Amino acid sequence: MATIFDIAKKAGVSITTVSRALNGYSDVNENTRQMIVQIAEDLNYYPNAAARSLQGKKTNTIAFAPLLNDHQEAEPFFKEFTGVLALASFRHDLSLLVTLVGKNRNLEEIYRELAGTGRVDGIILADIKPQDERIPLLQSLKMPFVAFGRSLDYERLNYPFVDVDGKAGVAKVVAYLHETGHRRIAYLAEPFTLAYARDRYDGYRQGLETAGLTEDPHLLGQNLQNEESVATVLRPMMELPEDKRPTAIIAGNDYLALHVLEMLPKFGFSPGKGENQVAVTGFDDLPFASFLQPALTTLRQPITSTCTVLLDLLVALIKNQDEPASLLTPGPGTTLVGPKQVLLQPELIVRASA
Amino acid sequence: MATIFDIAKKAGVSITTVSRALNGYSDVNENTRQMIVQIAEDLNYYPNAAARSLQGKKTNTIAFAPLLNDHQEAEPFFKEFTGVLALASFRHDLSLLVTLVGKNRNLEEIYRELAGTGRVDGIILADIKPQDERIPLLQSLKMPFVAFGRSLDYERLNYPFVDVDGKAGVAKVVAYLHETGHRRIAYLAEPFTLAYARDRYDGYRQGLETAGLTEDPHLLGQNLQNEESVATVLRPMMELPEDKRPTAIIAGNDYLALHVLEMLPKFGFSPGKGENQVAVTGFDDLPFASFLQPALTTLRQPITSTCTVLLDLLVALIKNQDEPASLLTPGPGTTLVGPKQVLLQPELIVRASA
DNA sequence: ACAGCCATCCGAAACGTTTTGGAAGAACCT
DNA sequence: AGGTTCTTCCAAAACGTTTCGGATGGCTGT
Repeated sequence: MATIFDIAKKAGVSITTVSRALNGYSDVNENTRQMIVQIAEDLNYYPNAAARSLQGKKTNTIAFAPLLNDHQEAEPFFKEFTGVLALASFRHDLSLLVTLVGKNRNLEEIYRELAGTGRVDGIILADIKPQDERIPLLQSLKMPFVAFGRSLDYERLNYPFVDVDGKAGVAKVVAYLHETGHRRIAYLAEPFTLAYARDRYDGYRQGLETAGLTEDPHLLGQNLQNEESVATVLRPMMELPEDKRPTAIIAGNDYLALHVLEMLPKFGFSPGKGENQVAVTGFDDLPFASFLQPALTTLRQPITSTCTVLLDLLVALIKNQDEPASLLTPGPGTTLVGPKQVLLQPELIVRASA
Repeated sequence: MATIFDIAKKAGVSITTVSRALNGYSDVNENTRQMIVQIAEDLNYYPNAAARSLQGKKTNTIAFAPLLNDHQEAEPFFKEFTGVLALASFRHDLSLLVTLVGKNRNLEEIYRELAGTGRVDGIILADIKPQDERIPLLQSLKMPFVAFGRSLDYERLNYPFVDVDGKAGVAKVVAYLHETGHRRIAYLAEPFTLAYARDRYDGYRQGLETAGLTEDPHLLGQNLQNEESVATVLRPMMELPEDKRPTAIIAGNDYLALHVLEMLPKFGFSPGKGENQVAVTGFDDLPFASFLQPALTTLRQPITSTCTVLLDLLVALIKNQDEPASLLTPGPGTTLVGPKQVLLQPELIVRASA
């Protein structure tokens, strides 16, 4: 690999001049610059990233560090999100370092390392927990970061985040179901170790309250992660006497909803919005949602705008800028909760399942 | 951030000793080592990655650099693949640098930079073209890489790759359709600028030949990428007189198949394997495939094993090892085309659509 | 008492950049 | 002529590691 010395030698100047020429400083003669640029091109020179970042320069790389679940697996939503995030990073001319975080090492250690080794300019956190130790950690390390999701103490800690308003979303779903005549609405919740799971559940409770319905503990499934857990929760629910049995089931995400759709027939029910059918809804609107049978009514996560805003925030933070462009004029469905705290509204997509 | 100097000062030893202690060299006293390790822990020390890689050490990072399509978008398959690859990298304790490659910069330049800046130990190539300039380029740069897919001249260039045998796969589909009575089988091909598109098409032709059928140019759709292009190709095909019209359509991938399923009714046909229905098949078996209506018959890409083998190959290459573990005993459906060239068989998943 | 060996440690160089703080010379002014 | 101001360049330091080639001192065996 060609180094800056090779160029300097060939050009007959010092490495200082080469560096300054290539980095667009004004104290180098235009002819000299052109010669140097030409030589650099001929030699296929690219500045060594390590040497450069050792000098305190930016790495033009950001990390995306989502948590793996208990089974050391990535959530299906993660794939979708990562893909879009990669594209958004590409548009910002940034590389994306995907570092999955599993149970193999201490959580704190991983983030300390990510911040301490200087491989990235900033970090995108995901899978925020209600009390997330990573947030004060990164704050104390002075490492630029943006969270996708928010912890309970987001006002006090005052860190930048983008979140999708699960509470308002699910409340909207409850209202919709109530309007369409449902009175016994069940909720299938993800593990409350994740902030968004609580948030969505809060929306369920708020929706019930607004609709004048009371919460029935029999209609709540908790800590749901996979097909198996849905099965254990769904059976007793559907075996309730007719006047206690849910007529609608809100699932915390599309995958849980999928399992419900597949399982309902086993318990003698069919999913859908007709008479004697059980309404089912999801959350995310993953690509398969519209193809399910019946097509899934769900809340669409605005993944693209989420990623755009996340990156705008992070880039501004890295550059020490005040306000990222995308926040100067917040679009529809965008609320600024705090100075750099953004809440996006999910969109209710009504299909055949509810 | 704590540096090696801070530790040396606190421990009262030289930085050499700290470095050697932390890196497990034997020429440091056990007591000294323990003290140093303790101090490093107290100070939350992590060796600076830039300084380390400047010294010629590994970065423990590999790049995944897939191409964007003409519209600067990522293929849907990419998201699925990236997710699995990230997980596989995690298992190897590697970080994954996702660098999308679009039309914004010279292709060669991007790869030269990736190799020249020393940010990664190896590269995983995807979207291999029939003659792919990136392969000789990386070879000449002596940068370890593995390709997902293979170019036409893979024997001559003799580079390591993992590919899914699209030819054998599609041929299998043709055979299956022939067995179930189909005689006029159409094929919808992706742009031949991608190696796998040709490969799959070759499988179609081979399948026809084996079945004793002749290829009909009216039953071939070329250069298909999106819904629109499928529409323009499908109409004339379905408007052929009954004795020329295809009774089965093989799509080059699941998304093309999805469009066909959605469009067939517009032309007065229904997809499926019944009488008077048009059979439709895909390729990939993306998560939505089984939920389509009718469920899609398709060839399942073994994404997980592909990623496993890709990484095993790459890691072995980086470490200069001879044979990666996963190749010592090739599993079923795994063929060694060359020393480090692996061909995996896709699995025919028969569902309702064909 | 001396050579040889082992265990333990360290100074200094090297990796490839960027940046600081000037220096040399030309040009301009008075 | 002498001073000031540009323009153009550069030497050297700094970034934080790893590694090479010893150095030191204690122990062993004769």
